[in-house]
Amino acid sequence: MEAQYRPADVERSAQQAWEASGAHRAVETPGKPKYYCLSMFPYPSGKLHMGHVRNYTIGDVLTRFHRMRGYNVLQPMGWDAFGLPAENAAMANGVPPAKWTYDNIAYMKKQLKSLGFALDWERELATCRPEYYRWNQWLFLRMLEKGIAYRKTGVVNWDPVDQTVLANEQVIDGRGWRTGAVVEKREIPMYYLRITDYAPELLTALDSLPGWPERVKLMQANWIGRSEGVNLAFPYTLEGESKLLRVFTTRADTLMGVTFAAVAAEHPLATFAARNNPPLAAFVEECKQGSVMEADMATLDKKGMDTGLTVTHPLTGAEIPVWVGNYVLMGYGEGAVMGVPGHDERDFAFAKKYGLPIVQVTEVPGKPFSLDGWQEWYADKTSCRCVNSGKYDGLDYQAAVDAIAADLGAKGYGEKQTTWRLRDWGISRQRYWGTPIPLIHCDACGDVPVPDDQLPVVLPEDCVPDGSGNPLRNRPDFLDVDCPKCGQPARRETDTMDTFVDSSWYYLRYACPDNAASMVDDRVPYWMPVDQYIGGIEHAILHLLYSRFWTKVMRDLGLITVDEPFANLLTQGMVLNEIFFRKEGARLVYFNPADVEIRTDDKGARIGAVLKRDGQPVETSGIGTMSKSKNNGVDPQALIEQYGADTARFFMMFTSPPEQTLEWSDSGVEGSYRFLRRVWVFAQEQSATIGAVAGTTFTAADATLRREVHTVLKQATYDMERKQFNTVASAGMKILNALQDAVGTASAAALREGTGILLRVLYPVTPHLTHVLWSELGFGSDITVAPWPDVDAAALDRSEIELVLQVNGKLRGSITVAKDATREAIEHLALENPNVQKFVDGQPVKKVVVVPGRLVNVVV
RNA sequence: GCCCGGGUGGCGAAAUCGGUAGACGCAGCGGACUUAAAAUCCGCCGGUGGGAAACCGCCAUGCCGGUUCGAUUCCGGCUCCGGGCACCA
Repeated sequence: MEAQYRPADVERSAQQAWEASGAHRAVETPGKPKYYCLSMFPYPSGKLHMGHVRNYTIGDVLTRFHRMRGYNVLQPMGWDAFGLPAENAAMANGVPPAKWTYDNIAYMKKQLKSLGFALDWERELATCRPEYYRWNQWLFLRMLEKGIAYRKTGVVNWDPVDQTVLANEQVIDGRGWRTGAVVEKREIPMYYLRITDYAPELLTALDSLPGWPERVKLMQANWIGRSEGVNLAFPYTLEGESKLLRVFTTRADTLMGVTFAAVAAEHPLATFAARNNPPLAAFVEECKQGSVMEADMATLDKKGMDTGLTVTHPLTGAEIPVWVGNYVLMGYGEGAVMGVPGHDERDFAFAKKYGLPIVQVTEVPGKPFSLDGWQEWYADKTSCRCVNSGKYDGLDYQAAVDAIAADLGAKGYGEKQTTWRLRDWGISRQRYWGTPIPLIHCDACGDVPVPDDQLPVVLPEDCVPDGSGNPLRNRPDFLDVDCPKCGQPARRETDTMDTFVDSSWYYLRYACPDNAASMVDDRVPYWMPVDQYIGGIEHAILHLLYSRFWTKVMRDLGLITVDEPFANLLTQGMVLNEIFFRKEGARLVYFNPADVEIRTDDKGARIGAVLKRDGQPVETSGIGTMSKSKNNGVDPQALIEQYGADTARFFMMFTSPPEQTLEWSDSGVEGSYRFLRRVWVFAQEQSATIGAVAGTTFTAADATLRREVHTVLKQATYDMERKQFNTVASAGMKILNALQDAVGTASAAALREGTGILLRVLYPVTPHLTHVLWSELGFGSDITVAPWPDVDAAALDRSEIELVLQVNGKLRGSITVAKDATREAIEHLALENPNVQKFVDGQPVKKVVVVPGRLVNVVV
């Protein structure tokens, strides 16, 4: 036995034992309850960051806890290996994305192993392998056959200098990241998946997910965005032809207040009007500049220009001017909106800016309407009544919508409609490092799907992107192919798939990663659904929604039977660290917190911070997510090397509950290390006493220790079940404190019992340390198969309890009573209490509230 | 701009159903051990007023208001911070 705690030795020994016994292999065992514990797979960016350590420690704690509880647990790991950073690295270093990616995977796998996660590495997968992505291609072709995948144009960010499509991330303040050129919107052909067909189910099925956080379900519901309204038409005549300008509105009750219509810059009406109107043509061009990001669109200055054209109001017959608005998007509905400046905040501002009429058509009693400024209630639809609306005057929101929809319907100018905010999923990317879209372009036959027997379409792994577009375009060996239909020379599609495709079904493939003949097999129904999914809150919408959609498509294709992929979801908070900087001229220079020393006053309150190197002050701009740009990252590798994996894991679990953000603290890490060392030293010092004891005969002197240990165990069990691991970690500290206090008074049997509980409570968090101590103290040969300890209810029993005394809700003392004392006896004791009497001060007692087991409140 | 979440001591946090606010830890202060340092151990540790002390009072969970015998917890409004916004993953 080592007297000193040496994490490196302990962890090597434990990991070798697990490796040798195959402790983490998951084998389908019908009849045994299964638990599929999945953490979001990492993007192989180079090395693990603290967010990974946190994510995978949470998963590992759940995995090991459920094994203790008798579940057959699967915890797999893989690599979300396609993506933009590999291309950026290629541009920077000239290394092919494939090599960069595979090197990163090898390094990060080593790191994951050093953290001791109970992963079944035999199921490892990487999405950049043809064995994996061939099934992306295969399923895409099935979707194409079913009409779920289809082709249409989409808008992308276009860098006019580099002549390439930019990702949103590559657009900074409306300009290309490398060229600085103003980005343009450009329409190109793309492939889309009809996720909108699944919108109703994606929305209603949220109710079947009690294990998901409410806030995530709420975000998804808002994202899907069901809204009921009226699709209505403004008729107009263009070059002698009768046409309809269609708009959707949720406020048909305000139709009588329409004073203009606005169309997107790309709308045919705008194009027509701009033909002989150079200023308008210039404005339309201006609208096409800037990024396609919604946040940019929503915050940009609302601008418009009159087209000079008019449409006819469908009910009043009035002429309504048509404007081009930079805030109207062609992709939503039909690219046109009706303007009701009296009751829509955006329209109000637009009308004020351009001098358009503003008409009040609803009112809320007692609230004056004024054109001076926007008031929240103008848009109210809960207590409003129509005014200035002719026959609709006096109707409330719903009655007005019904009546107006009916009148529009009678004229053929509209009907009620349910619409969704959700848009179809565009999966085409004009990039190299992704799954090739399995299509062939033939001059004679058009877009021809690659036949199944020619899958996978293998991505060449030796390309090096240079920023000038997709390098596949310069690869004749990839491009040139015979048309599968007519046999004539044709061209392969060079677009690849969105990497969200890869991550939309990887959790299914872990069940059968070795199956070369089919995408899924009968091992999938054994493991699915995922019982616990763990990942960053930043994935609350897109990845999770796409995965749900993909699952439903595969179900409808008869490939799987589950409706939802993830039964329970835990969204972990981000890992933050302080940001230190100095202004050097115009730019900010950031310093890593490890190089900064905090100055405090004699109460420990911070008074400043200096750079260790030169002793000069640095400024802080608060805390933020660990990032390269802010130089506030902490490398997990250094942490593991200095303190060991168990300390890293313990610190991560102890410092914050899983769903909250976690703030880095060097001294917090040292505190965690100190605690684990105390556990080790305690076990060594006591091993002679408790290592050999058999039996569970306790003495009267053991009652205090046993009550404390079992009370804490009960709480820790509850906390483990609700995944509040920070208090599980502190439970370990409390048990150790109790054990140390009891040395000398409690019997060896009680100390042994408490130590066994301590090791098993800590095991899911710090498996290495507890694995070694468990066998050294003779509890058993292998803690990985030990059960979670049971609470001994008898140890919790008390004959007397303490009740808090309050007068008017303020704490005024306490009394000790027998645990089965009657209400009358308690009231009597409380009223007799001198301190209570002092504060009652002779006033008449109005009532006495007795909360059993807790308190007595005397109200005067 | 829109959607979602959060704010409790010097710091990370705890408080399970509305019932003793601050468990556990970090930092700090005081002490023991030591030639010394490190490590370890013991004690104190929200603010404020009174008191020599024991102790007693008042204030305090971002801000303002409400419900309640009683609010960190429930409701309304505000404010600041964080996440997402469809081509970062």
